[in-house]
Amino acid sequence: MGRVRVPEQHEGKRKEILDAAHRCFLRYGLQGASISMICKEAGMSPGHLYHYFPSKDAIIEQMADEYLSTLHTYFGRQETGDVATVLLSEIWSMSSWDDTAHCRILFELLAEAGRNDRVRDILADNTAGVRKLLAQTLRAGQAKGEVDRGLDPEHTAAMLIAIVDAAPMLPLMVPGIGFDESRKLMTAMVRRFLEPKAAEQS
Amino acid sequence: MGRVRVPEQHEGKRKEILDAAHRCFLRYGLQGASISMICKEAGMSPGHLYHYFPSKDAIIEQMADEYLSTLHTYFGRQETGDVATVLLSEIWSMSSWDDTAHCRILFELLAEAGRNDRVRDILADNTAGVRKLLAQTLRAGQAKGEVDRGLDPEHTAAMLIAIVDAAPMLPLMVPGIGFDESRKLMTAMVRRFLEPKAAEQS
Amino acid sequence: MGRVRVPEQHEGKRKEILDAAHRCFLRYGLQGASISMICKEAGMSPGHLYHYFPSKDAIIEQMADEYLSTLHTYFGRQETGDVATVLLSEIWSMSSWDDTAHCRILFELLAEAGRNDRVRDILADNTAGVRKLLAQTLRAGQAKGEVDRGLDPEHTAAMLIAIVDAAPMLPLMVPGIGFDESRKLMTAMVRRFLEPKAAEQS
Amino acid sequence: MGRVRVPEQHEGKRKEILDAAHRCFLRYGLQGASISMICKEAGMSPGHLYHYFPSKDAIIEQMADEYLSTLHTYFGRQETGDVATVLLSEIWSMSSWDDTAHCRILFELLAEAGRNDRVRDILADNTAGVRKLLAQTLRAGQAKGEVDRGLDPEHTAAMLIAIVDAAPMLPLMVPGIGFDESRKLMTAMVRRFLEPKAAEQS
DNA sequence: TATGAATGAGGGTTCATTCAT
DNA sequence: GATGAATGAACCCTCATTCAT
Repeated sequence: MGRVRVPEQHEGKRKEILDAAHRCFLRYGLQGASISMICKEAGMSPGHLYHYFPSKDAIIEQMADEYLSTLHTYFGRQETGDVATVLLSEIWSMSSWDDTAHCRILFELLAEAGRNDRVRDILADNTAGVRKLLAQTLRAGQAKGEVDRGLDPEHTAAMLIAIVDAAPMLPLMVPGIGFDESRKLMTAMVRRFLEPKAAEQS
Repeated sequence: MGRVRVPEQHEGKRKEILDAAHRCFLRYGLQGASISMICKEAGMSPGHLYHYFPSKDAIIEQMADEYLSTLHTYFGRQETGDVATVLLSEIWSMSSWDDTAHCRILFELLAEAGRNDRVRDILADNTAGVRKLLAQTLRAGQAKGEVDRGLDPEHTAAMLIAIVDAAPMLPLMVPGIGFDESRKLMTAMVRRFLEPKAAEQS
Repeated sequence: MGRVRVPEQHEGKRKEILDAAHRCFLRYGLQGASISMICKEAGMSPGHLYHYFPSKDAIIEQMADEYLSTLHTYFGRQETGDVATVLLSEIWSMSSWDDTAHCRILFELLAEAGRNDRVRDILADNTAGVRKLLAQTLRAGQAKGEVDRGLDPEHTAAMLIAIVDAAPMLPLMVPGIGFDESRKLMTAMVRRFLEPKAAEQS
Repeated sequence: MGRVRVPEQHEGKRKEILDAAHRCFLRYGLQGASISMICKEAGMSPGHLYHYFPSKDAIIEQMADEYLSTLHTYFGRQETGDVATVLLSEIWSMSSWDDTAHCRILFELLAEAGRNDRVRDILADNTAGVRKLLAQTLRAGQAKGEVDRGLDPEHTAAMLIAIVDAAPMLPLMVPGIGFDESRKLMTAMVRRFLEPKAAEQS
């Protein structure tokens, strides 16, 4: 009796739209990408697109949510070794990070977050989870004497995220620098930042 | 006879427009701010505005140039003391940096730089000058033994700029954190990053 | 074998749709109410709705027909007493008339009738029946000497309908006036209008 | 220094737009007439139209205001003779009233007033002025014994306006009836309504 | 210099309607 | 009978830009 609504198909279409939107946002920016562009990219009419999303803002928000959660999920995986190594290996294992283009959208979101409360909340929510995990790891490191005990774990975790998110700036600002260079520098920086001072080690 | 072109007056008007544009871009984003908004903000008709700038892009580009050069000029002033202190005091003396809103435009520019070659060049050019100055300072610090000799001055300088530019992310991502906190953390981080390792000091 | 078409069920569905449409037209106007609104109100998919009506216009037309016939049917019931009393009691017994909102749709239809020939015909057809009944009553009243013999029954009947249909205007135009007030005034007006002049009565 | 803003020219353009809008609203209804239609009718681009009016609603509202004030202004002119004659001569002197098409828009406005508060206020405001004048005339008539003293002047005035505004219904509902017929009927009706009862005349 | 009139393409969104299932 | 996917034209409105004065 009638065509049955297939939730997976519905979600599939939503995903297609989000992917198309992501590509367009990447090329033209959040405001520069138009609905009709996204429709063309997704091979879909505007009326149909609005069957799946109520507004462009809704698309941006969900895209932001998924993008950030994917981006930051890498932090969560537990590995062994000294704390700094664990942290950094996790950080650099973010697959999309080796593609300058793919992470460029972060700046769009940061810019948007300055104006759009919903996007700011999404950013904050997504960061919060990662921050907790990082803070835990840092506390464990402090217990083992691998991380300076003078650092506030919560704030330090926030700082680390900001630093990592700042990484894609370098290739933009300095044409000559590559990803490996900036990664090595970042690694060194974080390692030195975390390690206990000589005085404490005794 | 006839009206003489007064270059200073001309430049004055351009400055007014750029200021108005800056305020609008801040509130609505580079793409969200319209020419008519800027006209209203500058108390000027569109026809008149186009007498001073050939296009909106030209306004954005010049605004970016002035904004970035102002932002980074603070690096250039020479002071005394150990290198880290000098660097950091310069960094934090950036007046606009204590206002979250004022530096939000940086993200707009970074986002734009990912798409717009002209803006990327402007970003690169502006950063280049500062990088050279910072690298000089770093080299001097290495000579005096205040800065780790294992660090490449050029790359480290780039890193420092990225780090500082990343600062405004924190309040966006972590609602609780203030400017003072993030500044203290950044300061500690940079100081530890730069200082020579215990082994080297001997 | 196979499903048998059940005409009553079919008509039931049509009625549901018309009722839902009526509610929507009331709230948003004939043009302001959309098919998707009506579908939601009727708890029905668009495809299904189009199984019962070929177009939105068809819905409007049938709704108009039913609405007007319901509205004017009240005129038809015969009662006893002097003609004016009969007429007026019938007029005011129109149940939906005591709700400003419910009769608002009449204006929509009158406006539409000015443009849409089909709707105009529906309006004319529905009025015609009532007019005949009223004219009969008026003629009977004239025979009994209760109604002025100088009045043309046909035209007077039309006039009366217009007057009654104009009633809902008052609350719209004069915020302070209520339904009871306007009803009393109308009653007095019609009574005076119909009654024979003193000279004639002798 | 620069093209001077000529207020008359500006107002002239506004008037042109309102006239074009009026014609379109007449043909297609308030909601059925689109901005692009109005633009075409006014020989103007949409961008330019929005230079003169901030929204379609603003156009509707001003059109309503001007239309109603023109329509009702005829009531205000003082003439001599018995009150009923004065009133009716004023009423029927409404020039646009002899053109069925021209007054059809009233129904659009009444329908709109049921949903749109702004339009309702405009309707109420415009009616209020006329009501006061009519009430005055009625009171004068009562003093001279030409109008029944039992009638409340305020409410009766409202009633009269409603009746007159209802006039254009007749040709819509009864195809055979012309303007002269309906006018004669209305005149007779109002005259009988107002005149003192025989008992009072003594 | 300086103004505001003027353009028309394109913005996001909704529409009545059709179709495959 | 009944669903929801799918369309594309049209909706109101804003845009960067040009032009006559």
